[in-house]
Amino acid sequence: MTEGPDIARIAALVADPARSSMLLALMDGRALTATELSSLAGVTKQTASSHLAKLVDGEVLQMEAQGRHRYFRLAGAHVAALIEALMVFTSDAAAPVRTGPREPALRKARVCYDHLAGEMGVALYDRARDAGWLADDLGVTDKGWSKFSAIGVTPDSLPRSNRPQCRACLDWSQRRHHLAGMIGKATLDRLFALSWARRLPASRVVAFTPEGERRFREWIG
Amino acid sequence: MTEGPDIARIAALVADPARSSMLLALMDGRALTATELSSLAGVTKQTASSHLAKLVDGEVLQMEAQGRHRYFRLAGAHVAALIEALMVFTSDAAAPVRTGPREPALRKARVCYDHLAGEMGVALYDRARDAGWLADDLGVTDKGWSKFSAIGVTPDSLPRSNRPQCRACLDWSQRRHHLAGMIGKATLDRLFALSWARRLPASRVVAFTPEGERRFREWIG
DNA sequence: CCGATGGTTCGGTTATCATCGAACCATGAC
DNA sequence: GTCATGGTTCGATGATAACCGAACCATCGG
Repeated sequence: MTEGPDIARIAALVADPARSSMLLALMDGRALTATELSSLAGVTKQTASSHLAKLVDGEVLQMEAQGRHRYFRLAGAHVAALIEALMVFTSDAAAPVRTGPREPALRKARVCYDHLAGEMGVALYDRARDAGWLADDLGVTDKGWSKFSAIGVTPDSLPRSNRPQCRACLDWSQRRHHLAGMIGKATLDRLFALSWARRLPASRVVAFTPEGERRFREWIG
Repeated sequence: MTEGPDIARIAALVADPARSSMLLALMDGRALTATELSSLAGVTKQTASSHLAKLVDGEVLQMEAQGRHRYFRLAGAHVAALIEALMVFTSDAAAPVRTGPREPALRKARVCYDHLAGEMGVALYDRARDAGWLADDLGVTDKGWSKFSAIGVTPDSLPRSNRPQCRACLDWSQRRHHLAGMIGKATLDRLFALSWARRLPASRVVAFTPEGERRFREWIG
């Protein structure tokens, strides 16, 4: 009866329906206030407060106080990865029966925490590996930097952080990997800045403009 | 209050200490009997039976009856991925404080579900991507097949299944990817068959012989 | 047929925890 | 100062579920 890592503790934090709703709502990387989260989860402020305290205590969420508001966001990309790992199950159960695109727009391009997921995200990741933008250890190569610079993602523009420069994140709808880490975030930021795409309100959908999609595909080659 | 995917249901299955112990015990990919699991989890047979029924019902475990024994194994590689995603948390909490190699042998080479993980597993994956054994979509190339054939992993030797031929699995200790999927399993099987390595009893450690490690490194180039 | 062993089913007990009402604290607007 | 709003604390309630004892079913070995 070897006492392994305390998997159960973290799992229990996600196991409550109210808490899991909150986590899903935060998957787009925004920071929401306690009351917003309470109404999203369908519970009162008191209950939400209790839940949020547990999530922060368990280091699943980060809290930032601004004035009389408290903003909550996911504690990091590893939390987003965990949630997506859980979502794989629900898509599994449904896939053999109805592979139908329940949310076509969501499958095509969506925000995963702070980077691009869905078909477009997977295409970017595949291309980056294929064309040698990334090394084996997922470090960005010289060739990669020249490519990323073309849309305004330069080494200098990345904030100093101990967060991995580049990570691969398993995609829920595609069952493949997409580009995560700081490079993933910076790239998505640039897509918005360049107006190639915009985020639909109250949704994780990333909507490309026709022109934007054309130039994106042209960019990745 | 959008009803998202039922994350909480799966998380709840992992959230119980007894059940999480069982899942951790099954991470090496073996199939264990109900009583073995009950003693590992520190509960009686009755409670274990109840837990196992829930896990099978939730499609987290698969059950196979052999005579009067019931063998349980993880339902797939996505379950292993989920568990590793949870382990990232516990290692996270500890890493900044003591990066020390708590279990050096475990970090070097271990079994993850049914394939090779740890430094050696990551080295294999990196080399496979680097040297073009795998295509962008992680399909095995002609070049790859000739390499894998050299240690006895041929297309014919792989069982027909809808399981992905090759997958990348995020490594808990290395925070990098290692080779998973059917190719990953077949490769590990061959390492044992060739006596390049053996599995330490009652542990997930994969112990290479000196000769075995030499030939493994020579093989991957 | 008879024990022995592996697993399950059933009932009852216990403990944990999500939930909300109500009261309370803190910030900001006026 | 007063009032409104965002959040937390406290206590009580209720539901869920883990747990075990005991009885039961199924398979294997003789």
